[in-house]
Amino acid sequence: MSRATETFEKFLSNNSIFSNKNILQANYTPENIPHRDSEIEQIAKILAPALKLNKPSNLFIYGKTGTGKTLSAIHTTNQIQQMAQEMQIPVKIIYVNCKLKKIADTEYRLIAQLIREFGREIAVTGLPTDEVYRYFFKIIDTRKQIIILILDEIDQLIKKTGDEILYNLTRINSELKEAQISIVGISNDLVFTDTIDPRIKSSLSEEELIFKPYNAVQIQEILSQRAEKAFKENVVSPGVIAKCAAFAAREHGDARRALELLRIAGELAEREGVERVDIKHLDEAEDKLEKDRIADIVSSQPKQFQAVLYSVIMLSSKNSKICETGELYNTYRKICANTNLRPLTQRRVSDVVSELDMLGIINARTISKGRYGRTREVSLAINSQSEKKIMEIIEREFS
DNA sequence: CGAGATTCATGTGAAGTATACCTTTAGGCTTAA
DNA sequence: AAGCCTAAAGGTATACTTCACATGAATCTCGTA
Repeated sequence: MSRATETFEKFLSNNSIFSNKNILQANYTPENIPHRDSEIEQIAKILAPALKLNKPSNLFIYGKTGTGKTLSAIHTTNQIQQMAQEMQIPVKIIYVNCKLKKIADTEYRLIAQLIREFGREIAVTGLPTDEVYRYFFKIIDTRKQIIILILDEIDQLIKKTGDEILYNLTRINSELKEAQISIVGISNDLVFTDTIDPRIKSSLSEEELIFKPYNAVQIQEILSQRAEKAFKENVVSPGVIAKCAAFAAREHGDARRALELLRIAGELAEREGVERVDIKHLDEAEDKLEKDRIADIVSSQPKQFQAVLYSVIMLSSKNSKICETGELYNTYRKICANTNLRPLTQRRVSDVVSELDMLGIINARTISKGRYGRTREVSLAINSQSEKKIMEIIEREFS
């Protein structure tokens, strides 16, 4: 029997250590969310008027990643949707992640995406933005209804395109005759509203909610609760959950990360063919998680971005981890020449560097070297393992 | 010696361009009465 | 004459380029102690 068939056999024989792996998946919404009772209650209170066909206040939710913001918002709105359905009240919930490249990362694309959420098609470009708004109004204003619009990671969108979008969104309601829209903005950045127009801010965040990070004990509870359902009995070694929680607590209480860590540890154990998830798997998982996260980001970037990133890697491995924009651009030109890529101008590359910085793949800070001009010091924000993975991805992309 | 001017290499804002896609409109062709 | 197709005209969004000016500390300059 070949190696491959052996693997398949094992896979098919279904002696998986998971009983339901979905429970550990990032997009899974559990029925109860521990330690977020008061937050959920508040969200529910704020959004409850929807069930009487009144427009709920706009809501802004702040908190670091993995503190259950998105989860709580989706959970609560799901319940509202369900009740509304039973009571025959027209409430529509829309969830959009504003970070997604090419989907909702500009004003036009955001509104276009909203239209698609209503099952209509709309051109990806070419229409005036006003026209897209008008079309959106037309669709939703056909009947009396409450729309709850959840804009996840809205800070990313605002940082990139300015706060005009928010202004337009807030004035939507005055243009609607039948329908009403409430906006639930979710932001990882606690201070980003400092940069937006105060008038817009006040109308947008009629209500505010801050999610505090989980502490180690809470994360541990969350983990064991989910692990119990996700894994078969006696699969997870004692101590694994505790260590997993400790990892996460170290990272400002990021529960999503902890869950993912546990899932990957499980997958690794399973792939290895062992019956138990051990600490060892957890350590490997931490590695893999970081690698996967970055691999995801990198492979979703356009070629030009990858080429710039590749230059950064090449330079930082040669020099002492830090490179300057001048030599970075030269290296980039060389790579373009070698790969038949049309080189962008330095101006554009400068922006690309900024965007990669925003993505957290590289660090770039502008410094002045006095007499010798000014530049940006660019360094990789990732470990050498991920670095190799990135190289692989990019090299594959260019072959 | 120290205050101010100079300088460098690049950051950064604004405006312009290319591309891809949109709607509208006018003209030409077909068709049915 | 009405209907339909096509192509041109005129519009927008987005990614990128071009142009021009801004930045900011090391270095230079020059007056002064």
